[in-house]
Amino acid sequence: MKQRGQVVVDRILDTAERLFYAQGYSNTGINQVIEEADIAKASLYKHFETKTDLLVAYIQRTHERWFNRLETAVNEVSDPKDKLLAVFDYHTERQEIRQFGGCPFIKANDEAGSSDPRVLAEIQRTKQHSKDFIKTLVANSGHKKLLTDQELADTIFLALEGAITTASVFKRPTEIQSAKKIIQKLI
Amino acid sequence: MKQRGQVVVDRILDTAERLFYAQGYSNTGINQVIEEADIAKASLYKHFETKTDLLVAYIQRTHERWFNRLETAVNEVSDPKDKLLAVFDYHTERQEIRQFGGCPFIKANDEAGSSDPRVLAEIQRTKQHSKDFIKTLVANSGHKKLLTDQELADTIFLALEGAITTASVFKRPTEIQSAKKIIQKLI
DNA sequence: CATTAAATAGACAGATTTGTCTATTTAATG
DNA sequence: CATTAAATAGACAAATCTGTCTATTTAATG
Repeated sequence: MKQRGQVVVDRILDTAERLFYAQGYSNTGINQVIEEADIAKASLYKHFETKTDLLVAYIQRTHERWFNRLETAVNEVSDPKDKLLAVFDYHTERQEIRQFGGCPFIKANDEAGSSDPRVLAEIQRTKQHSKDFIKTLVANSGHKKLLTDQELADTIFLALEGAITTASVFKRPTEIQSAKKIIQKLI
Repeated sequence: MKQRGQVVVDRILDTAERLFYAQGYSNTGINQVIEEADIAKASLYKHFETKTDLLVAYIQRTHERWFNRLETAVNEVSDPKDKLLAVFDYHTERQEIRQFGGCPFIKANDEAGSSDPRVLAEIQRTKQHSKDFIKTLVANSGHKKLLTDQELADTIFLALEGAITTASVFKRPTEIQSAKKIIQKLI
């Protein structure tokens, strides 16, 4: 009965991750989650007190997995400038796989960021982590100092955020690759 | 009874605009709209066939008003490079007023962009309009051609999108002003 | 004044929402 | 084998959701 030997909590989170991202948090009911996860309702509420708790857990888990994949992708590149460019390629690939649904954390912020302080705090953590990661890559990049380290890191982070968002509006990878080419000229 | 002599449809749209932005589209019920607009339910459904139609009208109206204000703000500046910078100041002000709720069209996209093709098409129009506007400003700016016109326009658009989004996560104007300073160095 | 159109209040349908609770069965562990 | 913990199915509550409909009143116009 259990899929791939997964325990209940993993099946809940897998299903929540898929549905929250594809349909949105508000548009996904608990009943759909338990049905598609093939678990009992009481099991869900034993692991998560409220739907909001499930949302927080979803954000944490998605963030961890997202960051691990990103780190792996960047580590496969040796040149420190190319590491920066690899960030854009990684996000292009991911957005193509996820059919340009945009950033899951921005989506969560737009849907439920103002409804619960724990949700907002968790989303802020994800974005701070992303900013810090980019800043480290910039510091080690040996870029041509057309901009300061901080300015370049800000430019990359903001252009990436804007590109993912815009790609999600037009359902195309164009803007993420445009951003990559621009950063290439600036480093 | 009518507020400021407004006709019913305007009261509906005013209320929808306020509630959809502050609470989100999915979190705002028709019943709350009619109650706070102080109109009858039958009146709403005479003007808008479905809630989705109201969403589409909300996007159109918000876009028109947003663009008119932006155009006015930019026209008050004479120097062509300063016009570009004025775009960032305008958005800083607006986000402060709206308590860093982010871009209403990105919010709508994240909540309902995939649910109805008319909604997505309307959101795409708003972003295309914004891109075109920035590109015209860039073409007339006499910038120093560190980047091509297209690249600079893309940079400004993407950094602005990313900045508004990030400002909405951290509830602060910092990133919008950082973006402004970076663009200042690039033009 | 008479006619027409627009807006009103509010009941109602039918579906869906989150969350609780009971009673039963399965699985793991000493 | 006995005990304990975990998961199950599903009824249920109470609220809310969108949308429809009836019946009445208000407002505008010829």
